[in-house]
Amino acid sequence: MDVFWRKGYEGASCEDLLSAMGLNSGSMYAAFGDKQSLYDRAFDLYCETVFSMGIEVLERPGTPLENVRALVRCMGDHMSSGDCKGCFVGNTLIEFGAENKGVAEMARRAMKHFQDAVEKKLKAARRLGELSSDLRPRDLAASIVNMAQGLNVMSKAGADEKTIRGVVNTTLSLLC
Amino acid sequence: MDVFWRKGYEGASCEDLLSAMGLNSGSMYAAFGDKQSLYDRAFDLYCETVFSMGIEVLERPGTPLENVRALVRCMGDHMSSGDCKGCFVGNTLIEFGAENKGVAEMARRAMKHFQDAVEKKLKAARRLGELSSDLRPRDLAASIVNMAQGLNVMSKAGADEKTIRGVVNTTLSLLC
DNA sequence: TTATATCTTGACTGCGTATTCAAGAATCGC
DNA sequence: GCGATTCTTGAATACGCAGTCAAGATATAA
Repeated sequence: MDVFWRKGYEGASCEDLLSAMGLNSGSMYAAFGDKQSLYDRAFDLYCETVFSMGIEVLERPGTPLENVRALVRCMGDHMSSGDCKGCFVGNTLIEFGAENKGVAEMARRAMKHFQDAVEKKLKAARRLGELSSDLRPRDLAASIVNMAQGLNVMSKAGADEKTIRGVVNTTLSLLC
Repeated sequence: MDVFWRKGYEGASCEDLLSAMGLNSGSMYAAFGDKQSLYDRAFDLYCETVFSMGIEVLERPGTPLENVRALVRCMGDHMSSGDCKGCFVGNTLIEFGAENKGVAEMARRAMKHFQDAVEKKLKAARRLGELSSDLRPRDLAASIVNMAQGLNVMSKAGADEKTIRGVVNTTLSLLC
C-alpha cells in the first residue's frame, strides 16, 4: 500500500513492491495474481484504514458541527505532516480518472461515500441550529472534500505548514 | 501537450505521442531529444497558454475583487467542461511531486507564480476597501489555488456541474 | 539539371519490467 | 519419521516501449 500510495501504479516497479513486502515474485503472483490486482488490494486497504479513519472522526463524541470541524483540522494535519504521500484515492483519480478502469470507479465511490458522510453531518448540524451559514450542506460538503483534494496537490507542491493552515482556517470560517 | 495532459508522463506511450503529432520516431527524437524533454516542452506550452490565461483574466478591465471573482468562476467553468483533462500542473505534481525531478520544480514555481498573482490582486482589493472579509489575502489566495487543484481531482471523480458550481459558489462567498 | 543538405520513414535494437516455472525448502498430518 | 502439500526462490521468459539508424524522399541552391 505504501509503495503504490507514494509512487502510483506506473511509478511503482515490481522490484519496489517485492522488496517492500519481503517476498519473491513467485509468492507475490501466487498470492495476488498480478500487479493490477495487488494495486486494487492496496486501494481497498487504504480505504479500510486511512480513509475510513476520516469517517470515524465524524462519529466521535461531540456535536455534528464540532465533528466536521475536527475532520477538517485532522485532514489539514495529515497533509502537512511532511511525508508527502497525499491521498491514495485522489492520486488514483489523477492517474486513472480519465480512463474507465475498475479502480477509477472504486475511487469515485469512495469519494462519494466520504462526501455523503460529511453532508449528513452538516444536515444534522443545520437541524440542530449549529450551522447558521446560509450555504447549503450539499455545497459545503463538496467544498470540504474539494479542500482535502486540493491539499493533496498543495502538499506535493511543497506548500509549507503556514499555507496549509491558512487553507484549513479559511474552510473553517465557512462552518459556523 | 494534449496527450501528456490527458495521460500523464508514464501513461503516454511514444506511440500515442507520435500519432498525435503525426511524426515518426526519428523526426521526433531529432526535434526534441527524448521523451522527458518533450514532456518539459509540453509543460512549458501549457504554462504559456492555458495557465497564463488564468493570470491574464486577473488583468482584465474591472476592479481587483471583480477580477479575482471572475478568475474563480472561469476556473470552475474550465473544470466542468466535461473533457476531464484537469490541470497539467496539478497532474505533474501528483506524478512527480514526491521525487525531485526538474519538472516538479517547474510545477512548483508555476503554482507559486499563480498564487502570488492572486494574492497581489486581493491585497489591492483590501486597500481599495472592496474586500471586507477579515481573512488574510495570503490565506484567501492559497484557498483559491487550493480550490482549483481540488476541482482538478473532483472533475476526474466525475463530479457533475452542480457539485462544481457548489464549490465555486462557496469560494465566492469568501470574496466580499 | 544536378549536387548538397535536410527531413522522413519504419524496421531494428536494447533494455527494463511484468510474469512464469521448476526445483528446492519448509510445514503439516498421520 | 515420512509422505504429501504448501510455500519460497531466483533464474529464465515474454513483452512492450524508449530510442537508433541507414536508406530513401524531399527540398534547396547553383
